[in-house]
Amino acid sequence: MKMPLAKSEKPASTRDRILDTAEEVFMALGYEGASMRLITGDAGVNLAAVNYHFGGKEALFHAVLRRRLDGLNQERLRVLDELEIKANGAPLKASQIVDAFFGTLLRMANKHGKGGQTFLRLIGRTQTEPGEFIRTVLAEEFADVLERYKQALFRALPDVPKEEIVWRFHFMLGATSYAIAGTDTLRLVTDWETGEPDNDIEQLLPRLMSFLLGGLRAPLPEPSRKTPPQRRKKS
Amino acid sequence: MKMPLAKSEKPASTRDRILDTAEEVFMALGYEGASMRLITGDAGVNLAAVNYHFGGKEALFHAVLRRRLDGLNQERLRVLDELEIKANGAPLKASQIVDAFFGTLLRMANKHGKGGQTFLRLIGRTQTEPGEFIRTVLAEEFADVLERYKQALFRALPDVPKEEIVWRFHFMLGATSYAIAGTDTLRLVTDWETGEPDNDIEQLLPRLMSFLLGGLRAPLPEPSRKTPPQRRKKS
DNA sequence: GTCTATACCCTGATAGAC
DNA sequence: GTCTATCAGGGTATAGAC
Repeated sequence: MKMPLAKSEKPASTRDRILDTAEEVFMALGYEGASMRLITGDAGVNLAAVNYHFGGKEALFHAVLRRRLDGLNQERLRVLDELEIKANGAPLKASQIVDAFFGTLLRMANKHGKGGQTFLRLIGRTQTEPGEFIRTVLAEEFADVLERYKQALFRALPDVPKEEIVWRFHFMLGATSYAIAGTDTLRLVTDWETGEPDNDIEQLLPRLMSFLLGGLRAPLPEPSRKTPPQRRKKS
Repeated sequence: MKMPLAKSEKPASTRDRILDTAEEVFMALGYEGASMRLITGDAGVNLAAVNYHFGGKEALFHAVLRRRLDGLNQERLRVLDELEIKANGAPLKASQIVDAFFGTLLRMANKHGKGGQTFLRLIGRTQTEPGEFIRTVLAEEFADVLERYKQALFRALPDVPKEEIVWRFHFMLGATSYAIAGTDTLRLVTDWETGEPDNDIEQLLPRLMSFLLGGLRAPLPEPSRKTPPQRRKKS
């Protein structure tokens, strides 16, 4: 018979202990900054256990991410459902959709305090770094949500070609993930000495929103002629 | 007396041989995919040479990046100069500035063929992965160029607060670097079966441009009230 | 100064005993 | 399921040859 005591202690199953500790350590040190010996040491389990339960370091990282993203995506679907029910069959406004997708992300991250912020950096990182296998996994993880939101955007913006919306969705993901990952990198582009240290989600969200919406509803690009006749610049 | 034969052979100085080979290997395998033993082996130099000449793997990576970015940034400054001379004191159009900055990046990458494309992925990666020291270096590298372009944007968009322009510049960097890094990741957001494999810069550039300009010129966000009264959802 | 050989310590992974 | 022992591979530091 299993004992409860689930609250503040963590004598959970080995697998869960690894998962919890890994999340903390990954957040603090990044992917390759976090060694398996450190994780297993902190978790109080054997080094080989993580390989047994997850199959490797990458798989462990994926498991950590998955657990978090599941919650995020469920929330995103829930919010979208709610909006569509309220709209009663009418198309949503693009601003509602964008806020439901990206706003939910930022707000959820903000809830968990500093942990959420660093978690977002992990997500942002996912796009470029790990062995490009994790992107595939994340793609599956996101597939349903993306499809729902794409359809909602199609209805919200009937004048914008679907193909263009897909591209712009991609750009929005980029702007957001970059803004998230570099909450400190922002110093790169700013040099004001006012130094407000609280550039929080509170600051970021409304600015990001108007930018994303502006891009999403921008005038269409010219048809883009293929292989324009290019002249050699040299000589 | 040094022999010429500079053309197709590479008996250059040890330092240059390392640099050239490192660039190739980094492009092909990514940062941690490329081992120092592989690089030095390919270059035909001793393992310790890279440590002697550069100080470590990260420093080598930085040197590789720097060499490329120097060219890029010089070109960006040149194009901006040219535009401002032509404008003869009048403010530039935002579209000109954005194209001079981001268009130059994409076009330069496209020139070098596949090498340029993979090189861009390295740049994109820089934002998130390496020990967050490289961002500082890149910030210095970019500081002059960013300042020039910021000033140009301030003049081009007198109605948008400078602070807002800085934020939006940041968002534009994000959208671009993401779009670049994930020329293949794009599959994440698309599922059309048409499968045109030539989603080249030719395809990307005009779409990205209109998105960026739309975001840059978007209506301003509401003043953003601080700490809005939040009600507990769970009753 | 430049280059080489080598040793050091850490990483992720695995085989096999319990 | 869990542990110990061990492995190949990584980046780095140094002593010493030119």
